[in-house]
Amino acid sequence: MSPTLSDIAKDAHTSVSTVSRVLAGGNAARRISAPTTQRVMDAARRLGYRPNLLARSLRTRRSHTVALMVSDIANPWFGALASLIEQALHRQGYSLVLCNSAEDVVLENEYLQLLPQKGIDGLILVPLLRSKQALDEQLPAGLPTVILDRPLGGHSASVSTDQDELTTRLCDALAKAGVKRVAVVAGPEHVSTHQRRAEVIASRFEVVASIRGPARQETGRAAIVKFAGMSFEAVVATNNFLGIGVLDAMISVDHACVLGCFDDIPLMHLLPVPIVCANQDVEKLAEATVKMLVRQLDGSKDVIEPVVIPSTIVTNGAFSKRVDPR
Amino acid sequence: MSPTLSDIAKDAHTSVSTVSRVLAGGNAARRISAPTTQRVMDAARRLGYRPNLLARSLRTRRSHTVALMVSDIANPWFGALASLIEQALHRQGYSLVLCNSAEDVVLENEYLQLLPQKGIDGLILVPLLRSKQALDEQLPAGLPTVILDRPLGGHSASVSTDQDELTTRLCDALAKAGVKRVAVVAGPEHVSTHQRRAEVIASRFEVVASIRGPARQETGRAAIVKFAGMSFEAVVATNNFLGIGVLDAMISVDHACVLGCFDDIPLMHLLPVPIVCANQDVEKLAEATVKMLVRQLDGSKDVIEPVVIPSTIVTNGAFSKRVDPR
DNA sequence: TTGTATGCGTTATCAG
DNA sequence: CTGATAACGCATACAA
Repeated sequence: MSPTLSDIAKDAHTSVSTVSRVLAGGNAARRISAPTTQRVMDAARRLGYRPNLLARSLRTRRSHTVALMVSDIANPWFGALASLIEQALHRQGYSLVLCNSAEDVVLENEYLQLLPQKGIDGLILVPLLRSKQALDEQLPAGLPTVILDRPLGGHSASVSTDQDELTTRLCDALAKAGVKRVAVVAGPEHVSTHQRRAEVIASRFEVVASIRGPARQETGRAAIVKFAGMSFEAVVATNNFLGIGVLDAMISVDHACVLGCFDDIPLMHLLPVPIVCANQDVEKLAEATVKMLVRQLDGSKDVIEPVVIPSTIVTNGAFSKRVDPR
Repeated sequence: MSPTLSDIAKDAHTSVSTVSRVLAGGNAARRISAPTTQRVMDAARRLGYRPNLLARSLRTRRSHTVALMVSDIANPWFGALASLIEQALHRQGYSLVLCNSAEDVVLENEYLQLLPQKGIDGLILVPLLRSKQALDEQLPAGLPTVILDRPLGGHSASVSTDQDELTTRLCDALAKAGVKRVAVVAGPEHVSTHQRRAEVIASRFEVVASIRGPARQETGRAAIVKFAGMSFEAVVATNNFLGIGVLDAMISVDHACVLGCFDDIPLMHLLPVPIVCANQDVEKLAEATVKMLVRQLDGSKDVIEPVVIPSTIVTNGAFSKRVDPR
């Protein structure tokens, strides 16, 4: 059994309140005499005291903990994002608990209920659900929350990339490579980013084939099977996992076909397939998110404006050669 | 303010304990009359009651929460592992909080202290620290703990791959490809897996160059710069991130040089570089880990034996051609 | 079948 | 400067 304030009080021949004050440090601690302070500190160290944070949070209603729920932690992009957010929060004195909705709406709901009950001070959410109402239903009113990557209409505390601009720039690059007809590999339509990207693409090119499925590699691989024999200049995938799946299955496929993709394909420049990738800026997203959350945690009441982070277009050697064969 | 048992009691004209019993469900709930049960349920629903899990855990000393601390969540391999573990735990009725030590010993220590204070029932740890003593110093005695991936001498609750066998098989494959001299890119020596892998490699080949650094892509890239102009048949990296870094910098380098690596290089078979990869079995690791932890959580007192998971060797087309040029 | 009383480990209020 | 004492929200032994 871990020692408590009361154990220390007994050992140091004083009261629980005094012990609490000493260990709290700060103003309260300064009003305690040097000898008692000494005895308390000694006892605490000797007994190996560790405060019970459950009890403390129950009393103070603060946990100095924020939760980050991502839609798929197996996706390296979210891994990188989580890592950056964790570091930024740590600098601000908060610790992070990470949750994974695993692209599962039921699980997301479950955690959305559970997390506040466990006493978090704030929440960063990459949501699956699509409306502010659905969110408000699950979350206690007043919980500082930042929506990341997939803004929800009406919720102003959000940090994201402009999907239209992002996708438009991707399309521009594809057009420059002579692409007219595309095959689209899209993630679930209830995810706004996938949906919007697919829409913009459809508005720019002739979509001769398409598939929808979970944002996992399998879907990308299935796409290539389904598209076999059809004719198009590019495959466009609405995220990196889908794109990797496409590439993974592409081994026996026309290598002159371009891949359009989002969010970082590893080792892209070594691949023989022409690739153009529209990358969101993970560092900036993480930084802005934490900044926005901490401001709320610090009790600022000024209105919060959505933050939009600029993006980058990256291509590999095979793509450049395709655009300008020299 | 979220409603409490007392609010419901008032609303349903009964006592807090009765409400508690009704809401608890199970045996206690069955001994309450139908009408009161009804009134309580109604009130609870109407007020939107959500139990305060902090208070409950404080009282019951159980949180139904386990923590997983990985050494680097930005590494997709750990992302996959985390995702699988989360799913398995969820099936068992536990929720997961994920922590990231980010290859930082100080941060690891901090979290190791913090987590138990927050009331977790169990811990799964991919440790940075190297000894059972160091671990026992941080953790309260009796906390169910499973060490994952990097066994600690003396701690029997561990799940891992046999690093010697894993590395030996990698070396066998390299030898078959005619490799004699290698350059080694190794992660920190205080991480047992990196260290052991490097040792085994050194015992099998002539190491003509080597570099050590954090297990990040930068280190792999730096290696290629450092090794420029030297002569060897293979570069061996002690994990996937290092390997990816090596590949990333390899663009202008001799493509006949083989890469030996661990834990999954994405899109390996599309790459023009000959690659052999020794893969640990993530699914089995996750499954065995959760099984071992849950057994402890259920209070089983029988002795725990370390679990060792078999591994797989994977090569790409470029490698096969190198072994047997036809 | 139900209510009362107590305690989980802290912090905060109020005396002294 | 310090010590009782009362919460925080919940679960449970003990009565009734």
